[in-house]
Amino acid sequence: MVPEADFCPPLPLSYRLSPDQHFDLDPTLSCGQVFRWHRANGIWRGTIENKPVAVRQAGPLLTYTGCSEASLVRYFALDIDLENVLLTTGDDPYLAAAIRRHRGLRIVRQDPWECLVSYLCAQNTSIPHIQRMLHNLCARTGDEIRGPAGTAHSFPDAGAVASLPLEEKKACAFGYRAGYIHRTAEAVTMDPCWDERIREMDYEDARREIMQFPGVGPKVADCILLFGFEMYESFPVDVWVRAIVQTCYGVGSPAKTLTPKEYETIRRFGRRHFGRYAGYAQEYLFADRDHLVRLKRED
DNA sequence: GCCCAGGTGTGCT
DNA sequence: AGCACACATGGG
Repeated sequence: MVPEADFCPPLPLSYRLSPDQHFDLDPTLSCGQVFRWHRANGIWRGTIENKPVAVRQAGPLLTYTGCSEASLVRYFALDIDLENVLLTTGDDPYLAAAIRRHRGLRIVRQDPWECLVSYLCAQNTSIPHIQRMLHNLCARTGDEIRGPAGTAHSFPDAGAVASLPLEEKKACAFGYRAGYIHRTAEAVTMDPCWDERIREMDYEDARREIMQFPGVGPKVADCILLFGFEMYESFPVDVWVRAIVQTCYGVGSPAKTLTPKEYETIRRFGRRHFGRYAGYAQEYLFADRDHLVRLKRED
């Protein structure tokens, strides 16, 4: 994707994590919360605030290029006291194991529009497919952006997505989601300050509001509020989280399709059981899904 | 070929 | 209100 960058340019800027500032790039960028970062030769490449960025981690030392320190700290939420956040989620053996295996995972601060489109893509498919769709969209429609970290594609704004011909959308492999993406892009073009309005609302109101976009149901809404709006009480329920909650906590039925009523049951359980940072707990459980569903098979 | 994936919208009881 | 089903695409 960024071929001329493969020769490993030096990363001149550095940021040293303090001893109690737990952070690990690998689980953070590979856990499936964000879809446009890639690692090669130990260097993660992606974009922050519409600029190409490269980051590498060696223990407490982050070296990077392409953005300011303030942008780095903000994007990776290094200002959040992760230790205290995780303390509020209670002492739960399954969550504790997940935290141990994915130590340093932080929920990054995504751009709301990119997050909205990303999770429209994310319904009923796999993470590799989501990555492919978003790469295709940006390669076709995004601007080429350059900087010290090399070149990349920007994420296209709503107007650019709305005006992308249906033929080109099909070529992005959106499948049936193309219509949702098109109509949502049109709605956002008409209402460019949607994100500022959402930011003013409490979680439940924001959720109702954001579900007005076509293709945004409970799960997609919860992901957008968690990853794009820092609403950490949000507890998205996908097939994995549903299975984990069913197996580990005995909440919900093992029925085939996840009904709205059961979604509500599991979402409420998440908030009640894990507290105001339930979304953080959810993300660790999701990251640890391979291990946690193995428990189920061994029953 | 089959089943499933960070689900949602629609239509039928 | 609740349930079943279609929906594009790709990986196992």
